[in-house]
Amino acid sequence: MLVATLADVARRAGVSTATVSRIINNSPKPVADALRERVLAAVAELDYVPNANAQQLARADRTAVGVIVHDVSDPYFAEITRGLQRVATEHGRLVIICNSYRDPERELAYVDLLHAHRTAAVVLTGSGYIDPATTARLDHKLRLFEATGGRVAVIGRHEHAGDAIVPENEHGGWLAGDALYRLGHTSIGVIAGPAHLTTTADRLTGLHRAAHDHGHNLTTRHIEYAGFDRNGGHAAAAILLNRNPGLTAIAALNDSMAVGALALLRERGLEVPAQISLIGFDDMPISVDVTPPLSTVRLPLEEIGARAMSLALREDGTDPQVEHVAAHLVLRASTAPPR
Amino acid sequence: MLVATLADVARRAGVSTATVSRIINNSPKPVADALRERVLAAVAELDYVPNANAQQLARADRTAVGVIVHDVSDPYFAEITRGLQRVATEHGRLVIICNSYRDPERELAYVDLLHAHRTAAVVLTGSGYIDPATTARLDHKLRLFEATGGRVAVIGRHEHAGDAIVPENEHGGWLAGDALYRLGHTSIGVIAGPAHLTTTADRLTGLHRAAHDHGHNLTTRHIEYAGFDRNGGHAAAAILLNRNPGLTAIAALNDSMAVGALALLRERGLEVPAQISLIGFDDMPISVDVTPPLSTVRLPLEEIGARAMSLALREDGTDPQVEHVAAHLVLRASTAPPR
DNA sequence: GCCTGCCAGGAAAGCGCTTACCTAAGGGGA
DNA sequence: TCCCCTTAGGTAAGCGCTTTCCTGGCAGGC
Repeated sequence: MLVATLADVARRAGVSTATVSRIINNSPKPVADALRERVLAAVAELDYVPNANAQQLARADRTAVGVIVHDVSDPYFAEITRGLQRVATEHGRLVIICNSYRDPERELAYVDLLHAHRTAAVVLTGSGYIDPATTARLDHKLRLFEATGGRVAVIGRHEHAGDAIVPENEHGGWLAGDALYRLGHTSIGVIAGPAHLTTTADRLTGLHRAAHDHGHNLTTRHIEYAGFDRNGGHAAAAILLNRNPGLTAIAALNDSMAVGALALLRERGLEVPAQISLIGFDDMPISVDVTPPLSTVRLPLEEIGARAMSLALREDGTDPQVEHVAAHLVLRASTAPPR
Repeated sequence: MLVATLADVARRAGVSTATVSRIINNSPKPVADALRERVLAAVAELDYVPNANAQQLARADRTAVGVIVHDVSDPYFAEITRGLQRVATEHGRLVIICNSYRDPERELAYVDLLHAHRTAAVVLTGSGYIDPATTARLDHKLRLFEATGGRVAVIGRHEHAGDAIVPENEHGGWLAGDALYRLGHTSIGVIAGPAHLTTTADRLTGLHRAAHDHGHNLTTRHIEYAGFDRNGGHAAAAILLNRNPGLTAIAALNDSMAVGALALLRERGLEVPAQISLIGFDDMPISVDVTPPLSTVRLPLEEIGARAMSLALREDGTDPQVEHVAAHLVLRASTAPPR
């Protein structure tokens, strides 16, 4: 039960703790080879593992990086997280992943927690909340964290602390809408994400703009809000279909929901895209494996994660940076002109 | 840049650090309300956030839990991780997720790192390595960690430290094989995972046993090893098909590979299951969304994660426990008798 | 009115490290 | 030969907390 400490190692090797510390951290200070070996032997014999908390405290340096995501098991975040991790690992950083499960309070609590642990940076991924009070509190906490020497990077959010990676959600929404209108669709249903998320709002804005550009109008009866997952898409598609008999196309604000919608369409015996077109968003891996493969708006998720981490980890003290990431239309087989 | 410390708060409130500490941790020791308010006000004014490293050091308690997975962005681990996280959160624990990317050295390094951070527990998920040297080193490190008061839980591995959740991989393999033979298939190709992983070996053993039980034999020409992902399955299916013209069924050792195989089969114009049957493993979410929906062997991934975390977090000092998790056959539309 | 007992609050000793500073010994130059 | 400089290694002062133990003041009992 008892853990070997630096002092134990020093005692065993017959040297001072300073020497042991220097050897372990191979500090530039030269140490006689004989001593070094004695110490290393003692370390091995005692199975000594330094106490990282004590090290952090004494050194006052920041090593780990905290990442707050809505839910790692969601493929969207899984992709981003992979990019995040890759770059962090390249920099030799440990990543602490925290799932907020889209709960603003939990998100706030995690920021405090990462702050308390004096992580080098916190990366906040995924949609923010439209509620201004929450945003303000979060902003405040982030600034505080920065003020104490931590770095902040946000992905696809409207908070204005630290670096930011901003995917072109609005333009992406426009791309999806434009593609559909261009094909000749006029009655389009939209499966939106949760109404209180900025990502939902941004993508929807793009869709509205596309409608307007084509001389159409997206009314509330053509929009259904749902959870950003398969089940949400499934349920919303059913509602949309019941409410709008003439629907010839559905735009889902992410691919998971599109997959859910696709399942419902199949259940209803509707041919995609012959009878109804479907377009997703994000270009998640699954979109090529469903039948038909999904047309979608591609966001380079892994790259977004990687860039965010690069920003968060850069050493130069330059000002906060904002990088935009372009969305691209990916046409596959789920869209076609209405018949 | 300067962080407020306990001492700053104490000074500002005109009390000792002891009092502040007691108030902040609301220790049982009673404190006059007036003082408490003064201190809380000072905390708010200074935006004080306790230094978690110092707290850990002083308290010598263990709070966070470390989780080592192969890759969180892999749906298999994403599911498990979700269960892990859920339970950890219920216990108010912070989870540190580490991706080993199937590199034994990295895995070893992470165990050290979590040990160094004095996490309350480390949970090791996913297949272990067949190489005995690696296993022994890992075993040693885990035991060491336990000896210093940490808990260990492993999921689906053969290391023998701490608690263990063992999914019935072998029986699952048998179920898949048995189902196929029972349908009348005799020439079955197997898409296996990486050869050095125990999970691959275990599932394969079950398949061999099923073959044997039905009076057949699985030869090396019917087995192709690949990466546990979609691309691996795609490539392996091609090889298998070329090598065995008479193949009437393919068993993939996980669903991701099965999805890859399905894509290849479609490319080759082979109807599933009319011309060739396909069965997966794990029952990942995607398996219901491909066409045809995949027959597979279900492992309750989220539950496995949850149970592992429960074991790792239990307070009673009981002996290490081993819990087995049953695999179940899920027949969907990708399997049928050979024609 | 004095002594005892209780209680709120403070002083200080760590927790396990790192590191600035100091010491002692050895080597080289004059 | 003597002195000074270099250098390997040690001493000890923190890092920011927690917690044990102690103190001083007050109320109550005799």
